[in-house]
Formats: sequence, C-alpha cells, structure tokens
Amino acid sequence: METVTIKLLAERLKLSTATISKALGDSHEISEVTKKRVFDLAKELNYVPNAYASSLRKNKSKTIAVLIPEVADSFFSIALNGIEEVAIEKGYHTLIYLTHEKLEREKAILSELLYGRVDGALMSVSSETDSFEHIEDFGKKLPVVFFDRVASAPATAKITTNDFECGYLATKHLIEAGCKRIVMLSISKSLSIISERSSGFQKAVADHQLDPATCEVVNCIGEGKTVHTTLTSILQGNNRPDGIIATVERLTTDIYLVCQQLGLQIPDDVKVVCFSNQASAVILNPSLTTITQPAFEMGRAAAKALLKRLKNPYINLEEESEIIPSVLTVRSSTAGKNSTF
Amino acid sequence: METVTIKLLAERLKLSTATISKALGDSHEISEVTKKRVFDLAKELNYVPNAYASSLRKNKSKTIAVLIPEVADSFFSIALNGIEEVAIEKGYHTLIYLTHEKLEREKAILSELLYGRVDGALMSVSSETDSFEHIEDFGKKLPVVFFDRVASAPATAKITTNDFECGYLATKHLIEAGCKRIVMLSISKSLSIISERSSGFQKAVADHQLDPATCEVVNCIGEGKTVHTTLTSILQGNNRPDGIIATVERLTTDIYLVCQQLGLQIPDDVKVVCFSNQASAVILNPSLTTITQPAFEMGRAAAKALLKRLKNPYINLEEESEIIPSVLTVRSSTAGKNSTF
DNA sequence: AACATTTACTTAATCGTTTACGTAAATAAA
DNA sequence: TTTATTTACGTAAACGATTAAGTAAATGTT
Repeated sequence: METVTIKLLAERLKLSTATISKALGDSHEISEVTKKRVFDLAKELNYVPNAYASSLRKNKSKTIAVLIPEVADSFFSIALNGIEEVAIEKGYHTLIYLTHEKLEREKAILSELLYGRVDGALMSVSSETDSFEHIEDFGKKLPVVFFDRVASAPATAKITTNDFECGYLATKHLIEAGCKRIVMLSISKSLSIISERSSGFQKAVADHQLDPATCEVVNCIGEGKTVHTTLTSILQGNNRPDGIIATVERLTTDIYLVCQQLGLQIPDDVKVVCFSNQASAVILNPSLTTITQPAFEMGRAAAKALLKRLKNPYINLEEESEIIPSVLTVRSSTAGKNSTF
Repeated sequence: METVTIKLLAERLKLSTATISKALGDSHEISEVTKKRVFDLAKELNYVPNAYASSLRKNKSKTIAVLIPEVADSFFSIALNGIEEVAIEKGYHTLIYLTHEKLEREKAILSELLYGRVDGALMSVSSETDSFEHIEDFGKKLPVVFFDRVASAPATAKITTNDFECGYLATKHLIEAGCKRIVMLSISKSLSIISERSSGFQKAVADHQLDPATCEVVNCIGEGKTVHTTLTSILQGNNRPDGIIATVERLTTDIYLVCQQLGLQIPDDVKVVCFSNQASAVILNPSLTTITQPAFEMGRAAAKALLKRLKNPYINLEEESEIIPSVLTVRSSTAGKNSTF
C-alpha cells in the first residue's frame, strides 16, 4: 500500500506540495476551486498527515503526557477519563506514564519527555517525591499542570480538591459519631494531599479537645502484606483506635479484612471513612462512608488548563488553578450506636 | 535555554552530525575515543534526541496505541498497567484512547493513527463493534494485537482468557448451588467475550437439563439509570431469576442495589456471580463470587506480542495468541441454603 | 496607459536525525 | 614496494510537512 503523502497528492493534481499543504490548512492563499480538488483527492485516498513530519516542522506535537502513580485506583482512572475526553475534543493525543509511586521513574520519564515528544504534561506526583528540581527543569521548557497531588514548585496551575476541609470534616464526623481515638492512615511524608488532610485532621482533633497523643497520623506504606501487617498492629491492643480515616482508596479492602480477622465490628468497634471513588462503596459490608473527590472534573480541569496554555502561551498558568470540592457521603461504616443507616 | 541538538554537539566537538549520530548509536564506525567525547558532552548538556525527527527518518515512532472501551473498569486499568510496564521496559511509549464503547470513535481513532504516530496498536474492541473493516484496514499497514475483546478479523495475535469455560463454570456453579432460573447479563450482541461466555452458559444449561426458556441471556445496555431500570424489570415478577451472571464488572453495584431495593436477599433469593477484577469483591455485602480475569498478565502478553513483532517483522502474530485462564473464586453471594461462607 | 495591488500559485529552505555513499589515512597482504 | 583492506570520519540526501520569499498573471487605481 503506497503511503499517501502531500507529495503524492501534489503529483496527482499537478500542483506543488506547498499548495497542497496550504489548501489542507484552508489558507486564504489558495482558491476555492483548488481547495476543493485537494480536499476531494485527500479524502478519496484517505490522506492522513504524518504526525511526526508536522510535529518536527512546527515544533508542536499535539500530544500531552499524563504522569500518575498508578491507574488501578478509581481516582486516577476516572481522572484519566476526564483528561482523555478533553484531549480528544481538542485534537490532542495522550501519552500515559505510571510512576508506581517511584521518584526515580518520575525523573526518568520527565527527562525523556523534554524534547519534542510532548507539548506539556499533567501530573500527580509520586508519594516518594520530596524534591522538585526535575519538575522545575521540565517546567522551564514545557508547561506542566498538577492535579490532586501537587508539588510546591514550579509555580503553575494546580487543580486540587479541598483536602484540608475534608480532613477536618471526616474527623469531625467521626468525633460526632462518638470516636475518641482516631487514626489517619497516610502513605507518604511528603505528599501535598496528605499534609493537607492531616492538617485538617489535627485541627479537628484540637478543636474538639481530643487527645492528640491518641489521635495520630500513621504511615501505611508498602503493598499487600506490608499494609496488612501494619494495619493489624494498629488495630490490635488495648488502646486501639475507634475511628480510622484512610487517605487513599487502596487501603479500604485491607482495613475491612483486618477488622474481620480481628473480630472488630464496623462501625461498632471501629468506624471507618475513606477517601475513595469506588462505586462499590455503597454495597460494601457495611457500606462505606466516603470522601469522594471530583475525579472526572479534576481531570477535565487540568487538561483544559494545559490546553488553554498551549493555545495561548501568554496566559499565566498559576491563575488557572482551581479547587473543586469533594463530597462526604455518610454511610453505615460510621453509624453511631443508635443510628440506623 | 538553547535546544541541544546533534548539530550543537557536532559544532562543539568539531565533528560532523553524522559522526555524532553514529557515536550515539554506538556504531562500530566510530572510535572509542570519539564515542566517549560524544557521550560525555551529550550527558553534560543533557542531550535528548528529538523523538519526532528520529521517528520521521526511521519511520518508527517507538510508540504504541492502546484502544480500550473505558478505563474505569478494573480489568482495563489493570491490563493497562501490564501494558505500560512492558512498554516502558522496551523503551516504548503508550498512547491511550478510550472508545467509550462507540464504534465511531474506534474508527476515527484507528484512521488517524494510520500514518506515523504509532508503530502498532493493542485493542479491546468496543461493544458496538460488529464490523471489522476499519481494523483490517489498519492491520494492513500496522500490526494490531487484540486482548480480551477480540475481532474475528484481521488474523493476528489474540490474548484472551477461557471465556467459554468460565461461562460454563459460573453457570454450573450456580446450578450446583440450587439455581433453576439463571440469567446471564450481556452488554452487547457482537462482543467475542460475551458470545463465548454465553455459549458456555447455554451448554451448561443444556448439560444440566435446565429449561432454556427461563435461562436466557439478557442485554443490559446503557449507563446508570438504564441499567437500573432493566435490572429492576428483570428481578421483579413471579418468575424472576434465582441466579445472575454479570458478564462485566460495572453491573455489580446495580445488581446489589436493585436487589436491596426489591428486598431480595443475596444469596438466598438470588445468587450472583460476576466477571470482575474488583479488589473489593471480598468485602462486599455479601462477599461476591467472581470470575477474575488475569488482567495484568493479559496486558503484558498483548504488549509483548506486539513488541516482539515490531522487533522482528517476520514473525507471525497469529502464533503469538495466548489463552490465559481466569479464576473462579467462590464467596458468599452464591452460597447454598445451608452453606456457611 | 502606466503603475500598484491582489490573487494564486511555485521554489526552496527548514525542522533534527539517520544513512548511503564517498574518502583519506592507516594498516595489512602480496 | 605495490595493491588491497580496514578504520574513522565527512558529505549530502533523505523522511514529510510547513513557510518565507519569489513570481507571473489578473485586477484595480489614477
């Protein structure tokens, strides 16, 4: 199958490649008659412009990169959905990279993306990321937009949710349901969302005169077995918490399982609220109280901000920052003693 | 910031661009001394090759496309994870496209990808896809590999799971648990996985002398409200099914909710088994019997097959086909009357 | 009628990399 | 010593699209 290029169209129509290119670009320099001839033949031969030739020449790739820690998490997969929707709409292509929560991967990916492959990037930093030079370096050449997990530098658009308030609200909710010893499960010491949520947590603890010594933020790093072990040790013993706030979705299953194994009843023995976008929260046993982030909207907003900037290099990305609120949905996992959810 | 190109390196080192290019490619034509000089300067100046220039010249993009119906489904997000892992490992980049189960999108995406942007594609067809010319056209130019939802043409690698057996097994399992009127919920009339699963279903129904008139495959197309309405009408009435097999994960929540609303107890009134990769299956109320597909392995296998082909154009993709078995995990949602799960 | 402008094209350079081909010097073979 | 081969580079042409600059003909202006 012969490759259909501008050159081929030019030969067939006895025109120069310049004319074809301009005609396809609907330039005013070309007569309507010629344009029609070009369009018709292009359609007939199924002409598709070579993306790389045009990218090379125009120094624009019409491609954006999305860097996320993982995709098997409802928040990120829904956000990706929002991103892809906006990208397609505007004729952009979406490259996906998973950092698997590793700083090294993040660095490697960003440095490879520096020249030519993408016009900009959307990212949610890894839980290991505690320095930002690699992102700043990238930011000097190409626009970046953060969503959810933001970095303090470079200065750019940050699409976040009201993490502080949600941390506060989740805690307050547990306190009002009768909890005295609340633990917030973290997955990182450096992550923006975690520090926001835990600040909200600590403020709520203070505002309600709970003992800060028994209400801590506990790191629950690792995968599979590790998480299970950590949770078991937290939930064992006399002074075990009577309230748990999971800052990420993937802790949910382990929390439920460990409680089951230890014979702890949710919500009677421990009340649980998770930051989660799982559709299945409502059919869990017991149904789960969640803080649901506006994942889809955040993805869309982030992509929109980046594409706006790509269209107009003069806009200031910082001003495109947005905070889209999350929603607390109360369900059985935090029901009070006499409550009937 | 000046762009670091081969030309710049050449000027600095007083060499030709050809020498630089060959040196970077570790060619035997270049002396070790020169190579070192080139490598060192490249590293110092943080040289990154322009992907588009090189793609244009070599007619290879080191990029693959992944077309999936949606990403907010555990199977696809886990499969994507497997794909990305293999891609990164081999230095490939991954473009993601969501078809949202629309044939039109699938066509549009494939036709745009025909020239230059990618070296090949991995796909799981949309539920609307009932003709394959668009995929065949693509296949004539670039290699495609199917995973999970395959098309009958073109002839190429198909990474699937044992859908027929699983359809049979799920049905048999329900029958043995005492079900007489089993309904399999489908989402498409044309999808390979659905027809495989429903053939298995029908064979099991026949083998166990159930009445095929009360054991049907019912289409459950649409989103949100539509699914809910369909399910309600199925589960209402005297002759309602006592067993349900959901062929896709996203039906799970609605099944549980509708049962709850209609006052039907799972598993006593209706037993449920879902094709699902949800981690939360085990903590649902009641815990859900699932057929879990090897999503990660399927993603990896599909990517491996494609990349193998890209490395060696002479291999026959058909021979790279693989069937990786799924696993039936029995939980409370299919427990018999006297069973204690 | 003389000159200016507009229209509708073409020519040729360019983006950054790769590579077929050329070549001069060094080394090996006869 | 002469000729063949190898080594280590350089020259220049691609890849396909875009675009600045040029041009001839048509149209407009005075």
